[in-house]
Amino acid sequence: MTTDQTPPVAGAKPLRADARRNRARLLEVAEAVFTARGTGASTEEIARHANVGIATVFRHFPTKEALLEAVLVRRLERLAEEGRRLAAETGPTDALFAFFDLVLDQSPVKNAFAAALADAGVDVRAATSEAGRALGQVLTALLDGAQRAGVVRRDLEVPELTAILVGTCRMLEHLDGHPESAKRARAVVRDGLRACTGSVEGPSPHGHSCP
Amino acid sequence: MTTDQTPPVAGAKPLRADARRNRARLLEVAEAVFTARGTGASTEEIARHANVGIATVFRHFPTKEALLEAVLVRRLERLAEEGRRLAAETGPTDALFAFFDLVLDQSPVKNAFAAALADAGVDVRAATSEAGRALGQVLTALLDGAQRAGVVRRDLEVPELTAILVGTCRMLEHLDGHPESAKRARAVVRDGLRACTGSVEGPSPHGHSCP
Amino acid sequence: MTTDQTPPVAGAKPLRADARRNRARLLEVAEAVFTARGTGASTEEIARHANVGIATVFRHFPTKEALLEAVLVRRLERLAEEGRRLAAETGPTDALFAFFDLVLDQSPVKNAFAAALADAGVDVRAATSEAGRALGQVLTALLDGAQRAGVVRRDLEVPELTAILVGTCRMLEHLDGHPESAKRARAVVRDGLRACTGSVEGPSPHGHSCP
Amino acid sequence: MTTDQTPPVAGAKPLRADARRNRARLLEVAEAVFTARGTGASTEEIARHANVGIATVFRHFPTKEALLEAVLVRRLERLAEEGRRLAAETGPTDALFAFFDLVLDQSPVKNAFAAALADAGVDVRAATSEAGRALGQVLTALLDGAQRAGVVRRDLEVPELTAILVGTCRMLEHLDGHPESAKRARAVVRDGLRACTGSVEGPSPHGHSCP
DNA sequence: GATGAATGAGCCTTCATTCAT
DNA sequence: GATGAATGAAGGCTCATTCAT
Repeated sequence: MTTDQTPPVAGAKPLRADARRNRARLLEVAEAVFTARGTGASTEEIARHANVGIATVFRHFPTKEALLEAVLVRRLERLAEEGRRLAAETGPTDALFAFFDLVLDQSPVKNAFAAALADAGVDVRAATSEAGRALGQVLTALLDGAQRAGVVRRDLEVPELTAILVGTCRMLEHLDGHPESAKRARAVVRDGLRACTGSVEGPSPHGHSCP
Repeated sequence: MTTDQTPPVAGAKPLRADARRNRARLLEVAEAVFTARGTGASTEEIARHANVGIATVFRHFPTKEALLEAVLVRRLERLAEEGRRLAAETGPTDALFAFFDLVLDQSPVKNAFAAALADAGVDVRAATSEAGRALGQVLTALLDGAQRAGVVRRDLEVPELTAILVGTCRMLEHLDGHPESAKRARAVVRDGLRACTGSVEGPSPHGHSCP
Repeated sequence: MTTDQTPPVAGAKPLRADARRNRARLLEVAEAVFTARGTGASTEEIARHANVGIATVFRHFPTKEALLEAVLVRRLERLAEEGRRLAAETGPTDALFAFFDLVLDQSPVKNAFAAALADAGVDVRAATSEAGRALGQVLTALLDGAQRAGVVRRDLEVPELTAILVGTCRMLEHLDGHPESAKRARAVVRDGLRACTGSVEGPSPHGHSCP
Repeated sequence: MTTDQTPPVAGAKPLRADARRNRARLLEVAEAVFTARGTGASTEEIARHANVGIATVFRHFPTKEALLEAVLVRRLERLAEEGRRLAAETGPTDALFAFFDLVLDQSPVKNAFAAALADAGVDVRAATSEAGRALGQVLTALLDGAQRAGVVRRDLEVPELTAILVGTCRMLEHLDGHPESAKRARAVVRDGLRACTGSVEGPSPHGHSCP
């Protein structure tokens, strides 16, 4: 699985060695800075942390938004990759939950991931949605496996699975520093995902919908 | 439901009629603008939408942050009030779920509520935390009733309840325009909240934790 | 000697009792505030300290500049008055020096007086220069007396006397908190003023010019 | 007289040619504008006079206060340098008085110098006080030489010397356009500085204190 | 006549982006 | 291809002054 960041556009000149290094370092640093300081962090700060002139940032990413997008894409790609790995290394019974835990435990990225996806939703660039599509395929596989194994309710589909993941990130972000509460909150989501039929019908909340 | 905008500070002189009108309008507009455009929206934009000079905004709220806080407090107060009403008008079996639905259905506020609580967590002003405390009491009552009625798992406490609400807002925000997925996602959370014992122990996701 | 602040313009309506009180209080407060905080102090701050609405300030003084000018005029008038008193109560040998000391010792006003005169120089309003003229007459009398008494060099005239006073204020302001240095600096000026002939000729600083 | 604008900080990279030009021009213009319009002059005005965008000002001086300080430091440094030159080129009998005349004759700087020292007193930044210290050493040398030569009263020390210089600037500023008065006023100060013993004792202004 | 809310011009500062070196 | 200086459009906030109560 190559971590090649060169955009796979045909005809794109291969970058010079230092240029490729700079681009990689920039993405690394940008992710760290945006995660730590929020999307509002200045491009200059990123350039400084990367030991690079400001103009170099703009040579690689013509716009701040483009940089944000590239960071997001990289995240999605990484997640997809880890998802694939889990699907391969773990049985279908556990893989989906393992993936959830993996995402939710990425403490520094928690917030960032949520924010990233949210922004992605707003700003659907082609590239982004391509990376999103790849992640979607992975999630499809994981979900399908779990449902076949009977550990996840059958009425679930991928869109809401993503949303649940995002929402749970937010939820845990909100419980930072309260591990007991976080543990219980995660249990709520986990149990909600488990195999049971429907309950989707009607707002009537009486009685348990998992038979 | 009083729409009384007078701040409940004891020694504060009652505002002049026009001033009170402006203050109210500003809060209204600010909530709308911040909700639509995010926290980064400019104070000038708010002033313009409120048909008011920029200085008027700063007369009422000495700082942009203060304005944000006031908007947030108003939201929390409104929610607390609606929670109280539900607790009074609805049986304990339904009240908590009704409150959830009520919050989650407030389409324009969805995003805003989440952001608000998040910001509140960061910026715990006295006023904010007071309003938050009031809401907390309401949630305590609702949760307690639901647990006594046996419709919500007994191991839940208020902190995670709030977080779950916030996270679910985010989740639905992410599913805007996909009503079917949203319905299913809500079902997941609802079922996760239902009465069952524990499941908090260990990461073992095999088998259902609701006996 | 009345401290009547009513402008002596013929045909001016006599102010209502409270209005006169407000005007007086405003001048008092304005002098204090401008002295303490500098000319940049806001009119609102002055209004607040005077327990008066902001509009009241502008009713009495149509402009911030007008208020500054009024404060300055009051200062000049007060100084002229004290100068007259000294001329009457003290012998010509001491009166001028006593006046100097009196001015220089007005600790809180030191700075203010200098600044005031400077601003006055820039902004020569009719009123200001009238008050300045009155003070000039007093100085003329004091200087004349001292020269006749032979305690001040004969080549001095009023313009430079004023300037020396202003400059000495500044000088002492700069030595605030260093009483020993201030004492010596005042001695320098005092000795420079004493009776001696000329020294005005040429820049040749060799030898003492006081024979 | 080096007009080297490079800050003498060790590890600071040498500025690019155009940057150095702009920095120098900015200092020049800022001194002129602040002198003419007072410290309240807007940074935009300075930028405009320097044919530079506003952001360029803030690139070179991160704060308006920093710009003011830089202007002040430059002044102090220039004065110290000229003082040193005078001490070297002129005999001790004349050097101090020559320095006084030099400062007092710098027409455009007159006011500025006073204001600068005053502000320096208020805002003792490290850099400022360093430049002030350098100037202090020069004054010490000049004063010492003059006292040894017997042309200045022995009881004078540097602090009051500075203050006298500042005050005299103010004095002359006040006599702008009245050269005859200015000449006489300068004579007063000069004679006050001349060799004589004490007179510091007591407020008794009778009789000449120079024996 | 007093009050204080409203106003808009202006100030300092930041930031994404372009240009000369 | 990299660098960092320059740019100007905002943004938050203040203040003298006007207007409605």
